[in-house]
Amino acid sequence: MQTPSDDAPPARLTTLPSWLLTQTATHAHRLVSEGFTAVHARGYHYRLLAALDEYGPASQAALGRRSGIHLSDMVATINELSERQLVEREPDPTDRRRNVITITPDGRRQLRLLDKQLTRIQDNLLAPLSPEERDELTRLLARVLDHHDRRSTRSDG
Amino acid sequence: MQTPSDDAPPARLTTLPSWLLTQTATHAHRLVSEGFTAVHARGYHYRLLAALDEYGPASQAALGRRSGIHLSDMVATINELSERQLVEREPDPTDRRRNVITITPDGRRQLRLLDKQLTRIQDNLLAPLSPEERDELTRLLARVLDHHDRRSTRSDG
DNA sequence: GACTAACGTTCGTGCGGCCAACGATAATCG
DNA sequence: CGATTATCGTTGGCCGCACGAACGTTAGTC
Repeated sequence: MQTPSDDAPPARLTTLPSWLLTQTATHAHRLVSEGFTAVHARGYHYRLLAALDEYGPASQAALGRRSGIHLSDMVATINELSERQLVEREPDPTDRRRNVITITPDGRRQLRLLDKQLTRIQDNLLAPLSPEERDELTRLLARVLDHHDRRSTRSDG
Repeated sequence: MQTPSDDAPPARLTTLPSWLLTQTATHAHRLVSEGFTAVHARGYHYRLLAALDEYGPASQAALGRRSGIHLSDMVATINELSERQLVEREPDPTDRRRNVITITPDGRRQLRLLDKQLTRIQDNLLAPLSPEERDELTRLLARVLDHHDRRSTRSDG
């Protein structure tokens, strides 16, 4: 009784950029999630480890700003990572409000592992696109993202 | 005290398609959410109304397939919409397992309203891109999405 | 009539993003 | 100095979206 296109989304949606964006992001998120949970990780873990690896030890607040993780979510994230000795949390001797978070050797290994997973996943995600098209998509997305990041972040004051 | 790039995400992320995708999607989602909550709607409502408008009355299961809304989430969605007389839920006389969901005139008006909001939002979302670039982005996203939709949906059997 | 499948419903899970509040500590200004 | 303001970490909660498990009801099928 149902037509072959019983599962086709309304036409209104299929050309709506915001919808295309959130839908493809959902697929991307699913792929990443699957790849990450296979090694007992999730997005926040990767972001945090990446920020630590790139910028070195930092306070939770600074890490939150850099990785885009809300301060209130940093706590659990660091708990999870420190339980597995992927990061270390120590009080900052120079500022007793702060903790200093440091990535451990195990943390770096995990980060490399996640990097590998991600590389595979990108290829999977962008399978239908040529290398040039992948670059183009990346470039366009980066510009859109940059634009909106500036607006929200440049609360310069 | 903090460098100007204190809030810059790790380099590893800034060229990662899956990350660019989910981040821009987050911005898109935020913009859409704001526009929708202003008229007491959310994404599911739009999707459902759009599916109804395009395909006509249908069962909840069929609507779920078309709009990509999980069957278990359809219940609440239809509850919310029917409370405001935007859709009607009636038992299907020809199949007592089913309900027939119908969009009401008020529902169509709401849908038009949401369409307008969305048009504005797309422009906002893609502000940094030229018309050609917007088309290109749309095209690329549609291809990626189509690819992954096929994989997950064509479990036909 | 037994079995299978579809439908609608309820409940619960997970991730990601976010807000409110609070105590502790630092920095600043009178 | 003391009072005020700001930052930091923490807890607890909420929302949106996607998804799974389970259950009773009803339709088709053998």
